[in-house]
Amino acid sequence: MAGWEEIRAEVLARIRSRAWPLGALIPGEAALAQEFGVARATVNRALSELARAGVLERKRKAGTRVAALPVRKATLDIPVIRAEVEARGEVYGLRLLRLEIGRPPVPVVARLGQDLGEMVHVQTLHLASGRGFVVEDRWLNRSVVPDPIPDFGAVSVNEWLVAHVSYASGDISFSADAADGWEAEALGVAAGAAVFVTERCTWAPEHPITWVRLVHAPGYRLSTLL
Amino acid sequence: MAGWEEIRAEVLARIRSRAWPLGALIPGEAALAQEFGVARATVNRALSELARAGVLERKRKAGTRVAALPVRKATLDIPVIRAEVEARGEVYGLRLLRLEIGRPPVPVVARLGQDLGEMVHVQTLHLASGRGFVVEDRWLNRSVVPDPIPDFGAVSVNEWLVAHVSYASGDISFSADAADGWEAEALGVAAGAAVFVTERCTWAPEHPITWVRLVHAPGYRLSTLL
DNA sequence: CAGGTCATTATGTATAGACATAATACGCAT
DNA sequence: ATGCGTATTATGTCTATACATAATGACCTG
Repeated sequence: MAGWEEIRAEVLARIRSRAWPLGALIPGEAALAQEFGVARATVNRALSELARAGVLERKRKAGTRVAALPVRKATLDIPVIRAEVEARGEVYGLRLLRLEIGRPPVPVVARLGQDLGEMVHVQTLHLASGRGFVVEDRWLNRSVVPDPIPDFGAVSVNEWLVAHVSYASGDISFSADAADGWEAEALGVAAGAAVFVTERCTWAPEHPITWVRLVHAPGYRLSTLL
Repeated sequence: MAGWEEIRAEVLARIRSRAWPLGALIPGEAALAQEFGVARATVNRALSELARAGVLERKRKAGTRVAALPVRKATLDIPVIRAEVEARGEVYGLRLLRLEIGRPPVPVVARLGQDLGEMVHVQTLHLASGRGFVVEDRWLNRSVVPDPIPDFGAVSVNEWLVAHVSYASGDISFSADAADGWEAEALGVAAGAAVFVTERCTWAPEHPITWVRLVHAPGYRLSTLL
């Protein structure tokens, strides 16, 4: 018994076998280190990983206990759309549907957290082998877009942002919605069809950068291993 | 400059400011350790975290480079439904709609990866303050269910499984779908309404345990910070 | 030139020891 | 008994050192 992965496996086995029941306090790092014949740092690494995965709960002084209600944590990969299309062996295409300057609707302002006045509004359609794959509806902070607006029909806004704008943080959410008129038309599906929607909001340290709503074609699945 | 979180912040700042451009090779751990005046292990910790987040790509001998196409990794919490309802300050309720033994339909067998013959089929409705919150459609391996079948109207199958069955792995996927007849009825929405669907499959080391489809009431959002 | 072998190198992991930090629990004083 | 300060304790992190491992590239051989 040596590596932290082996320690992790052993600890997990004890939890699964109920040797250490749900909610129970497990031995301290020092005790486990001695039992397994490794350094405390190795045990720490193993237990920390399990805590990150939601299997254990750790608190200083209080000790380590098996999570009572195991909130599983799953990590999702959020790829660039072009990479996603190409990974399916299809040809990526991009079409710019609309580019204008105007005031975003109230819900968008609310999500951004502040009213920036006029913003750049871009609607694009991402294609997989010619078929509609994702409809993108985006509002951009004017101050991050240079004056001759880049050709968003050639490079997607997202890829342009990744390459030219530094940013700090954001949030993302997934939901199901009925495709509204222009979205349905762009994707070539019936209006009202159930579509998978990704909404993302990103901020630079001080000001918002962009809000985007991605409407995926029916049949889209987001999946991962647990 | 001392802690690994400070190192991580500094590295991130250099990436965001393009001091280290996308795809570029960054200095080795030893060099950074010297520059920051910390031990190599501390730099390693910081860079490993960034690699886990998808910002860096690391390979032995090849060195560490800034991810060219930043595949963002988002971690989602998959809570137990009861905890989710209670976290909203609502009262959790559970209703058993159906419990029978039979053969699962072909798509379910396909997802499980093997035909187990007859399985236990359970359909339940999770309520938030009396209103339909999630409809659950589940197939269980008979060998994990004891002979007097537990009262799945009192404890949800998921919570029963967590407490009584050890398991090893699984996968999860999210999609949008139109609510079909009984699902819509149970949730009290129109048939065909767009609903958010979670599908989960779990295996013990050797045999499948369960497949479940959770249909969430309209308006459900899954969200996380990036 | 093709192919395989081996040295080099950057990251990955382990170790012992030390100190930091947070949270509990104990004990004292009111 | 109640409240507050403090000692204790388990986890969190850092250091310095060592060895493991994977991948590269150079070298050597047929």
